[in-house]
Amino acid sequence: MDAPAKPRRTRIQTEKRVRILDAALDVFSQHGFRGATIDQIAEAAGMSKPNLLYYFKSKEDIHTTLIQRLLETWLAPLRELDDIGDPMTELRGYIRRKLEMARDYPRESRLFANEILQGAPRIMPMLEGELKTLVDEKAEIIKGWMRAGRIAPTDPWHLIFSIWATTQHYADFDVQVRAVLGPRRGGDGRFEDAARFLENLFLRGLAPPTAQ
Amino acid sequence: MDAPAKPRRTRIQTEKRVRILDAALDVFSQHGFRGATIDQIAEAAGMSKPNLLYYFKSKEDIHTTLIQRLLETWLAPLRELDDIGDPMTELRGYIRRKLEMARDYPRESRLFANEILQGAPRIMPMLEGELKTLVDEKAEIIKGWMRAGRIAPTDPWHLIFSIWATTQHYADFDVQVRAVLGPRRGGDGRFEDAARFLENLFLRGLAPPTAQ
Amino acid sequence: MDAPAKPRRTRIQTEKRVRILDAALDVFSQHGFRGATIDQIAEAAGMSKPNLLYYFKSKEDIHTTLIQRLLETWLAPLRELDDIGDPMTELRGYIRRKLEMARDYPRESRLFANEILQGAPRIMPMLEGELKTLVDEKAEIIKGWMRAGRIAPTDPWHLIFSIWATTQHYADFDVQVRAVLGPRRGGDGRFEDAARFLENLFLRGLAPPTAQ
Amino acid sequence: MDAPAKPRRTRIQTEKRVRILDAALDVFSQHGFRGATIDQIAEAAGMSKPNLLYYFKSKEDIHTTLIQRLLETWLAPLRELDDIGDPMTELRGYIRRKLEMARDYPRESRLFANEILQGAPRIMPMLEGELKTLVDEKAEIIKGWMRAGRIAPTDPWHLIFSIWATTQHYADFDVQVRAVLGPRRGGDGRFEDAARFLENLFLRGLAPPTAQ
DNA sequence: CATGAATGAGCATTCATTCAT
DNA sequence: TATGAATGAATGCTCATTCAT
Repeated sequence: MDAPAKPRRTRIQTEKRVRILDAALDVFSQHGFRGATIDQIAEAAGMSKPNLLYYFKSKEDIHTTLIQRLLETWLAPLRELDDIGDPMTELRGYIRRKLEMARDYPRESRLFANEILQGAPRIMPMLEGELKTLVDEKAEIIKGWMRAGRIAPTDPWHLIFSIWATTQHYADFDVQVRAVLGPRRGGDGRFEDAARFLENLFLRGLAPPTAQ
Repeated sequence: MDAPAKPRRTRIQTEKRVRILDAALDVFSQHGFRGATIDQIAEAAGMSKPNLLYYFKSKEDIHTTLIQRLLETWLAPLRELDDIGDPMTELRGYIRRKLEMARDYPRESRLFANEILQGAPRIMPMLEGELKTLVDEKAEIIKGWMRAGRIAPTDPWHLIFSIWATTQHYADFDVQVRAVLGPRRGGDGRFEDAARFLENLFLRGLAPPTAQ
Repeated sequence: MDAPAKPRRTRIQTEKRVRILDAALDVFSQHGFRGATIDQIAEAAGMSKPNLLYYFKSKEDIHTTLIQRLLETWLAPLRELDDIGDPMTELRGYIRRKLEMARDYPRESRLFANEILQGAPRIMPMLEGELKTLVDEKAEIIKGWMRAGRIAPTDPWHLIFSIWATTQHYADFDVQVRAVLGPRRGGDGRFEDAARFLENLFLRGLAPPTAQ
Repeated sequence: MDAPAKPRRTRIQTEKRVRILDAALDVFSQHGFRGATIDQIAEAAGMSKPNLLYYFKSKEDIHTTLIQRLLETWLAPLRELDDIGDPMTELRGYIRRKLEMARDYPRESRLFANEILQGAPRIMPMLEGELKTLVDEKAEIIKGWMRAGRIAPTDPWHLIFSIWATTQHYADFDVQVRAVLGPRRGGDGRFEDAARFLENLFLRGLAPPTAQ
């Protein structure tokens, strides 16, 4: 299996490609693939449309590149989840890292959400391959913790889903979150509030501390 | 307050409108507003494009109608959350109802997610108005429970977000969920697994049951 | 040459046809043939589109009927121009009648103007036939007056054009006339002002009354 | 008062825009705004529809540009009417210039007529503003001549209307004029005949030269 | 590399007309 | 007669992509 020849690129080429990808991330994450136009991306990247298409041969190409780069970043936090150390600390760390990503890379999160919502036409293989493998692996680790009685026994796959869901929610549904919280609560502090809440939730749940 | 004159409709009109809305729900929830074409919707509804436009005067009109209908259904589960009865039972009931909606109305969930992802251009007023009011109201109820020590003290708004996020995830990210779970775990049983997991999570969290 | 069999019509049919023609006159005279829609006409006539098309088999048909009816009225004033009586009285009468038509039937005037502007695609034969014959005939009468020294010698055809132009202007260019005259001068009195002016113009022209 | 930034244009752009405007003048003046199609214009300009829309962003845009250019030319003859010199010479000059415009720019005249006939939706402000001001100003000059006894006293506004009407008639109603005059009289000489007639009319009217 | 110009395919919407009842 | 329903053929406009320089 020979990988496609990695194209040599000058520094200028690389810089321009980065500018385009950044602009495209803006546009795709806000309007979806079909809703985005090359004109918008070119405009946002400060170059002409044909020039943009000199660096990426099609709209599809930009999108694919974007998603591929995203995926590496996307899985990093989970990869770091480790068997070494205290389980609750590990999980808390994972939740925190995911929430920081929602805060710092909301466009990436929305791009990903868009892709999945539309049936993941472009990344299905990766979901069934790389992602599943990674999750299965980490689920085993978690299962180990459960068997050892170090965390409560429950379904590790759904645990991972719930971490994804609760953290990405702050990126993907950001407008709703801010609308509901209102101007006061919905300011920059919302991520800290969320962090505190999620730590509580995943640690103790809602049952009242039993008397005694 | 005079509502807009309710248009009289023949039986055929009502039936066809229903067929169109159903088809449009398919298409919009999968491709988003911009990605959907009237041709696709007409095709899915089994009629010609101009005929479809005889029933709805524009693509926008279909979408608006769809979203408006959705919103009523969408808020129903939260409205049912009640001060009467045991707090944990109430919350469990709410989570269950939301999860059932994710299972039974995934298209509606995705339509909603699409709208929010794109910045909620068409429903922002509703988010800041009706939805915020409703959530604030329910948050007060939950706060009451916390003050009374009937559930653990935490942020009620973020609690509601976490319920939304974890349940809707099974509709919006369905392809990913099934890809990761694989054919065996990802079958119809996944919703029951999720229900069991979420009940545990929200009740007790992950901390191991303290020895005696 | 057998004329097309004249269709027998009930009174109701006739009334409806009249209603339609009246509505169509409104719409065609304002928007032109292409700019007018059957929907607008049906709406203005207070009936459904298919019902309207029961009485006239096409948009073209309505328009043709309208123009044909118009033509009879249109030529009537000129037909009345007569060899009997004083020439200046005759011409003054003709100008007055034409100006009254511009005042009382502006829609008809505009319909006609629209048709001519677009190259008279539907009435060219009538222009080259009936109209030319009539004008030639009246021009002979006027020429007679000139030969007899009863009015100044000039070109009778262009004389007729100038009467058409100056009078129809008050219907066809009405918005411009009113805009330029302003609210005060542009009120209902504008037709009397026009009548007085035209009488002067055609009688005496602008040369100052010679001293003596 | 900052004018909208004047767009820099390449030579090709300028040339093509001119070609388009010329084609559009043909089409709009014959069919009116609604009756004209972009396809017709593109065809007449010898280019594809999207290419045409590369130069003008909409049908409306072409029409607006056309009308704006027209207006300057349109008012020029009246602006030249001057207080200096002999009144009758001035007026004769104005009539001649207007008639030359009808002969040399009939499409412009028809475009204008079309616009007015449809209620001047796009140039009403100009009619009530610039045009009214100009006409009022010239009417004052004419009034001065009347007060000085240099031309017969009459209504100067309606005088201007009658000049417009009689001269533009030879452009707007050209097909009718030619149909009525027939092939012989309706040839190129018709404008000279018209000029001679109008000079007579505006100078002396129709009353026979009084004996003695 | 960069960009002005060009285009085929597509898309939302309109409209005259026909069909069925 | 009357009308709700249906449609083929436009029509204005957009957009990804290509061409030429």
